[in-house]
Amino acid sequence: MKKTERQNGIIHLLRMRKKMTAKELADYFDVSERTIYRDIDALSQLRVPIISYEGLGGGYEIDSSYFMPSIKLSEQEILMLLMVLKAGEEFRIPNMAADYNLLSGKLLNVLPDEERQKASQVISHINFDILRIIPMGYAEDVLKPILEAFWKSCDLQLSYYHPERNTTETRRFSPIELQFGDGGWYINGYCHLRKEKRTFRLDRIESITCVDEKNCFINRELPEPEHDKFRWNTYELMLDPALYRIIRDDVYLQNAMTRSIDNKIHLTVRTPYKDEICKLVLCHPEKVTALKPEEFLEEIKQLSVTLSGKYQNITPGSLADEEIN
DNA sequence: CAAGCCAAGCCAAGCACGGT
DNA sequence: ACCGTGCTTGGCTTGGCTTG
Repeated sequence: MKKTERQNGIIHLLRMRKKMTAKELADYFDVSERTIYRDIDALSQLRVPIISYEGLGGGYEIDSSYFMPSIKLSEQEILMLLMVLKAGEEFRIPNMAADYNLLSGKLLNVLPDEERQKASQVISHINFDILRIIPMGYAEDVLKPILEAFWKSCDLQLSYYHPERNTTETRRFSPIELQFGDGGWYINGYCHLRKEKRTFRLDRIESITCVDEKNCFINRELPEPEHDKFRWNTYELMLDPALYRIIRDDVYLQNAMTRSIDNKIHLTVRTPYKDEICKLVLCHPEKVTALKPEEFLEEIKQLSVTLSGKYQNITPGSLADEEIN
């Protein structure tokens, strides 16, 4: 038996049997007591909480709260974990690309050479397509202060780039939720500058630090701002049944209520994805009719007028020529 | 005070490994 | 095959602590 195996065995035995003397351990592992003393010494140096009792009735005990991870993974489990890691990699958690590679490497190293190659091959055949935006890149260690803020319940000070104004603003921010959506990472919370709930894209944060003060503002029940892109709204649509069968699993139609009226599907859905509903209405005018809410109908009408006005007198190629000139 | 136990130092043997 | 080196282990010893 190897030294490391014996030392692990000592930990397991002490966890199972409460107290054992050096002689009992020596007999169990068929080594001398001197070797057991050396093992105990080595484990203590590794901060394993072994308690020794001298004198009659003495022996060794291990702190009952000590936890030793002893996971043996099967091939199938390793493949599952590699798949989960690959999916996780697609989420592009900021600053963690190196950790994915390291973790995948560690998992693959559990397998013998031949199986390691096979596992790599299997994983190369699996693909996830979940990115809808490509983040510009994240500031170094952008995630660390956010997690620290959740941990300490403190605020954040961040410099945020506004692409529409091409400016950078500094704000104080009480984070509520870190969120992955639309292929990118967002942080939701209370903006002390605007005094309302705001959402910031992590890849637009240029610098971020923790404001190390206790009792910062944390309120999960903040009202949504009026202009929020992801404001929840209830939409009513009339749909062609064939189209509905294709799109009914889309995320923005989750929890939709439907009923059949005159060979059409009447759909009521509450969702924050206004853009998706808008796209659906504009892309399938012959198969989708928006019914409610009124302000949404107005937006659709206005969009239609703008579009038809813009493209009325345009022939193929003329718009490109116009833009070049 | 004796018995039982842990702690630690010293020395030697055995073994694996790399270099010649 | 031989040798040197480093690591592991066992045996012996001394000392300290606790308990009955």
